[in-house]
Amino acid sequence: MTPAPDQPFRALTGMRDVLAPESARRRALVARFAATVELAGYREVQPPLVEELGVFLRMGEATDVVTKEMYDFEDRDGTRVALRPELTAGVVRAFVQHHPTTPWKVWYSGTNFRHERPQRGRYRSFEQVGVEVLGVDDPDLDVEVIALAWASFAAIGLRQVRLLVNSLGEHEDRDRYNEAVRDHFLARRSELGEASLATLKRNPLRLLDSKRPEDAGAVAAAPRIEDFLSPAAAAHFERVQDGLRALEVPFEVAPRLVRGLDYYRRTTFEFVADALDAAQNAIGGGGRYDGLAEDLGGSPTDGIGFALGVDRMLLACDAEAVFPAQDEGVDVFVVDLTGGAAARDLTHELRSAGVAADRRFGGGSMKSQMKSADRSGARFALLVGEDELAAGQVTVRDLRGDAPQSGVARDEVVAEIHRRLGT
RNA sequence: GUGGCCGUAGCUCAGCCCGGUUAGAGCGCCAGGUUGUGGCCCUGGAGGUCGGGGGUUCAAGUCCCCUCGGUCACCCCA
Repeated sequence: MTPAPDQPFRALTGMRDVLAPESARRRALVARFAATVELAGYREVQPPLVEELGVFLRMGEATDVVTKEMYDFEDRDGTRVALRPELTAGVVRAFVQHHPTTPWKVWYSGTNFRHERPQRGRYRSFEQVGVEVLGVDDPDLDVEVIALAWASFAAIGLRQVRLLVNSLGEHEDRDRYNEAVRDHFLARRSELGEASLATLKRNPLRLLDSKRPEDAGAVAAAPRIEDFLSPAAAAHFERVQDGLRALEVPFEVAPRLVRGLDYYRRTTFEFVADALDAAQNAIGGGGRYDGLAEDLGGSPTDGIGFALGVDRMLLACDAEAVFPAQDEGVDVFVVDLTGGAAARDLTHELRSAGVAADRRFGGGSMKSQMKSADRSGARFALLVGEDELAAGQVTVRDLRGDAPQSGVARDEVVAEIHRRLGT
C-alpha cells in the first residue's frame, strides 16, 4: 500500500473540478452551441483525446503550443503521443483517414490540455466547442462559419463581443510578408527587449500583437499585410467582408491579427469579449488552414474552422450578467415519518413516471425533513405520517405557493402530481 | 518559463505591522424553541495540523528561511 499523503490530494495545477450548478451551465452552453450549428447542417465528430505527436506538430514548429506546452509522452509501445492541445488537427486527421464526402461539415466539443501557467481564463485543462469544414474553397463558406460563431454568442445572450478579421494571404503571400516583417524588426532591433528578440528569431509575426509597451513604436510602423496579398487572396477577403456586411455581422479589419497557429492561411478571425477585463479576453478564433490536410498525409484539401473557449465564454457571461447558472431542483420531495419504506417506494414510483423526486435518508424529525425538502428546490412535499399511512393517503403540500395542503389517495399520487406540474 | 500579491472553520474574512492566557466574526451546517410542517426570528452546538517544513525566542497564527498551493500580469492563446 502506498502510504497516505502528507497533505490530502488535490487537483493538479491548472485543472479544476466543475461542480453544480456550473456543470449544468456548461452542458447547457454546449447544447445551445450544438443546436445553433446543427441548424446549419453540421454534425458532431468526436476525435480521440490522444493522438500521435506528429499530428499536433503541424500546428507549427515555432509555436509555443507545440514547443513548450504539450502534454506529450512515450506510449508503452514507444510511440510518441500527446494529449490534444486543440481539436482541429485531430479532426483533419480523421478527415484524411476516413475521406468522407465533401463538404464535410462537423462540430465538436471537448477538453484540451496545454501546460501553461494558469491565470484567469487560462487553464491547463480547458474546454472548447467549434466547427470545421473540409473541402470547400468558397469565401461564402468563410462567411457562414464566422456567422455561426456570431450566432453562438447570441444564443447564450453574449452581446459585448467584437469580431476581428484579417487575411494572411496565400502560402507564398504569408511567407513574403513574414520576411518583410522580420527585416523590419531586425532593422529596429535596438528598440526591442530581450524577450522580443527571441520572438523575432522564432516567429516574427507574433511580434505584431506584442503587448510590451516598448515594442509599440516598431509594431505600429511594421509593414501591412494588405500590401502583400495576391489578387486572388485580396478578392477572397473582399468577398468575405461583403458577405459579413450582407448578414449584418459587424466586424473590424485587424491587419495585425496573426493568430497563434502556423497552419492558418487567408481568412483569420478572432472574437474579443469587451466585458472581460482580464488579459485573456479572446473567447474564440479561427481561420482557413488550406494546407493542413496535405501536411497530415492527405490530398490537398481546403479547410476552415473556429474554436470557442467555453470557460472564457462563461466568464464573459458573468461579466455581462447573462446566461446565469441555474440550480435545477427536483419536482417533489418525500417526507416520511413512518420509517422510510414509504419514501423508498414513493420516490421509485415517481421517478418511474418521469417525476424528479428525492427524499432524505436516515429519517430525522419532521422539521429536519421539511428543511431538506425546502432546500431541494422541490415544488411539492409529499408527507407520509402515521395518519396518512393508516388512511392510505399522502398529504401534498405546495412549498412554493400558499394553497392549503390536501390529502390524496396513495394510488392517485403520481397522477395528481402530474396534473399539478402540468406534465 | 519570469515577476507582484495572497494562503487562519465548509465559504467570505478579522487577528500578523507593535510575538504573550482556552484563535474570533458573518454566512452555511446540526439541534432545540413548535409531542407531525420548510422559508423569518431566537437559543445552543459541532467544526480549525492558523497550507507544509525548518529556524529565532522563555514563548510563533504573528518574526526569518525554504517549500507547496492559489491568484494576477508578462509570455502564450480558447
